[in-house]
Amino acid sequence: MRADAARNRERVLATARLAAAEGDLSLQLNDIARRAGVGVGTVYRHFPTRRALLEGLAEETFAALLAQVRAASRRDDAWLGVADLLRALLVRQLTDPAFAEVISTGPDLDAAPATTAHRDAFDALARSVLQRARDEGLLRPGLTDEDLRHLVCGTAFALRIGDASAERIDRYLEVLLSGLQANTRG
Amino acid sequence: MRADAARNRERVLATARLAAAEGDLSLQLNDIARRAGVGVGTVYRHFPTRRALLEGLAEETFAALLAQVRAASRRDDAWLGVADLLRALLVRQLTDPAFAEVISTGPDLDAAPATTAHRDAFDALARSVLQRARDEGLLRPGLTDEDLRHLVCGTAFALRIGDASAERIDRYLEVLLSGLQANTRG
DNA sequence: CTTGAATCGGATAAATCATCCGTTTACTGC
DNA sequence: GCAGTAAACGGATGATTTATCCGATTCAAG
Repeated sequence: MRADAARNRERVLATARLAAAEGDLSLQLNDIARRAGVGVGTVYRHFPTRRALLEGLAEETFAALLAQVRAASRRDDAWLGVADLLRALLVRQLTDPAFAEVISTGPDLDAAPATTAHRDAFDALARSVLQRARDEGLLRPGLTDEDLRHLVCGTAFALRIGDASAERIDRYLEVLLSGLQANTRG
Repeated sequence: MRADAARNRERVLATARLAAAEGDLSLQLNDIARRAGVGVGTVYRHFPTRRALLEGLAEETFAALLAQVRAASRRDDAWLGVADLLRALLVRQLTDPAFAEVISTGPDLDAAPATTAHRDAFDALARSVLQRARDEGLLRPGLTDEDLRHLVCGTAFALRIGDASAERIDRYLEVLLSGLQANTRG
């Protein structure tokens, strides 16, 4: 990749990240181009769609999440591993709305290779974490790893409705975790 | 309200409902106008924004939900009342995406009076249903009625990610209900 | 330094949004 | 009925947003 191309790509990403941080998730490509001081064509070349730009923004977060989940998968206590996984996936979404939007939709056919790779890596890790909990009879039967991901995305959505506070995050996480647990009562 | 105005309002709503049923939730007002055979101005007069149109679409569903929740509030078993309330709120969202969008956002300042009224009525009913469960010690402490609404919206969101099937709805509802229940284990 | 392939920029065509106002229509009082 | 009036209509149109295309420019390899 040519040096100027790489530089511009970064510039665009930085500008988009700034816009997102300011609460503007519309990510209008013409607008981003103007703000980044590059031509519209340049933005469209690197990121043909709003979605592509979102994936670019989410990449870092995705990588950081993977590291956390790897750690969670190495915990002694299987259930705490699940709890860590869920919390990490939840908090990352609350911290990075672009990531939330990317992870909350089915795998995209023409997603960036990096996104697909991250997704696959995450799925594999999640599967193993859950399988361990399942083997130990801690997880409510019938739940797939997809269910888990969807439910966490739903919880993130629920939290985004009101105002985010650490207490609310904890509360909703407890509800979710408790609901996922195998019910050992009658 | 003049007769022609009422007629046109209905025409627009019917057309929008049709579009929504076809899966097009973008509700472009110019487009709706063309399809409904009325002028753009007419649409904008009745529904100044996409949001206003959404609220118009959601009205019927909202009313139907209220009836269901009223029934739920009269159940003998307090916990089953909660279960009915949650299921009704969830299924209505899955059935009517416009309603889902309306209920999933904070009360709008310039919402249609009908929407505000429905919202208030729902909130009051939900509060009473929950209070009863709370009084009987069935509900996890610390949960507000807002939390409940948000969590159900989140569950609807989770279900919309994948493909809807009755089994999945039941599964996610069970997870949620179980998580909301007071935890009587250690 | 030359060459040519990759990249750039931004003019502009296409699509979408929302207003405004001259014309038409429904209701009211007679 | 009919006239008068206020309300509603329609759609032309200006403003905004989206996305493409291609002549000009820049990079890097030899």
